[in-house]
Amino acid sequence: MANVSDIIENFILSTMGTSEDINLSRNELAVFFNCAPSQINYVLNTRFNLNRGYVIQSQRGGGGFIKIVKLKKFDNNYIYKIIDDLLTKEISYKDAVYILEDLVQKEIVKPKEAKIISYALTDKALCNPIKIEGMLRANILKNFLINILKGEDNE
Amino acid sequence: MANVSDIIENFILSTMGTSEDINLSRNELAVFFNCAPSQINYVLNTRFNLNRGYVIQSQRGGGGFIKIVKLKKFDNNYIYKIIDDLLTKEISYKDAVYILEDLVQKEIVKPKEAKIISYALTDKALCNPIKIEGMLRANILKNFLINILKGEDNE
DNA sequence: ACTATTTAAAGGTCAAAGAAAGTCAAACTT
DNA sequence: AAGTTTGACTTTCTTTGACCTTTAAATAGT
Repeated sequence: MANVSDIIENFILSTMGTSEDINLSRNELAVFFNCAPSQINYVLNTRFNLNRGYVIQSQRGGGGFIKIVKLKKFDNNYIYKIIDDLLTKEISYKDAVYILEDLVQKEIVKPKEAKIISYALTDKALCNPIKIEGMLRANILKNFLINILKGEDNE
Repeated sequence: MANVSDIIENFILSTMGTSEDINLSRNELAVFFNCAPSQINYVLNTRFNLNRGYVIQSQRGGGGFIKIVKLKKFDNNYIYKIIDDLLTKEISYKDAVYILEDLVQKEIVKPKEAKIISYALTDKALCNPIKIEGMLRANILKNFLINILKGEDNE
């Protein structure tokens, strides 16, 4: 947690608290954290993106602002949307986890379920994309067990 | 026993003490022990691997870190046995499910957890004509969501 | 007053530089 | 021969800065 992006992320999160949105000034944030203004964009793009369940609205010019909106309730098609929009191309582990976390937050998936399925998605579980399906499967299961061993799932 | 790798290993062990994990900086360790950074990886790979009951998590870039997690010991190392005996080669879906069922029966894994992880192991989830890991991952997550949609998991 | 133009104040983009950690194979020890 | 040490090269994530676009406010022209 020594990097500035994480610090800015946490600042925004704690400032938001439980509210659904927040208005920020990019320049003020940059001054406050003594960083380049574009670093604020970096934080927004990597931490407050759709995968994590956020949407950014902003306006330029005098009186400009950046608004972070936390997406909430879902309709019945929400899962289909995720499948169509985010899962027809390849996806990184982190983005996959963000999706799961978002699903948890929307109470579509339980925390433990998300954690369990995330085990199957790690780079470790999926290394060796070389032709052998059975090997992959073994790897996934192995990884699952390792995570069980870590004992972080005890309720 | 005077070699640097052993010294580094002991340093890490004593620094960890009884805690379950520890965060390290590869570069700082390398400077401290006046060795090549990659020697830290060597120590991790040979001393803090799965066989010895550890797992490594890390992140690159600014603010990067290496985290060593000590695995909890389950009774009679049953899980380790499964990993070593059954999961170092490829495995069929059916056999994987048998293992899961066995784990459920021994109350190491809950029924629902087994079901969820089994979704990641189906042929459908793992169909793999190309070698794209990310695509595979997306496929697994997609399959998981489809199964959620099927609503068979309602308790 | 009312429109048209200019200005300055936001925020956006992108690529290069920097800061970690990872990999792998050759060289070295024992 | 097996285990250790080293170093060149790679990958990933973050930070920085130069340049671009948008827009509210200020100004000018009628």
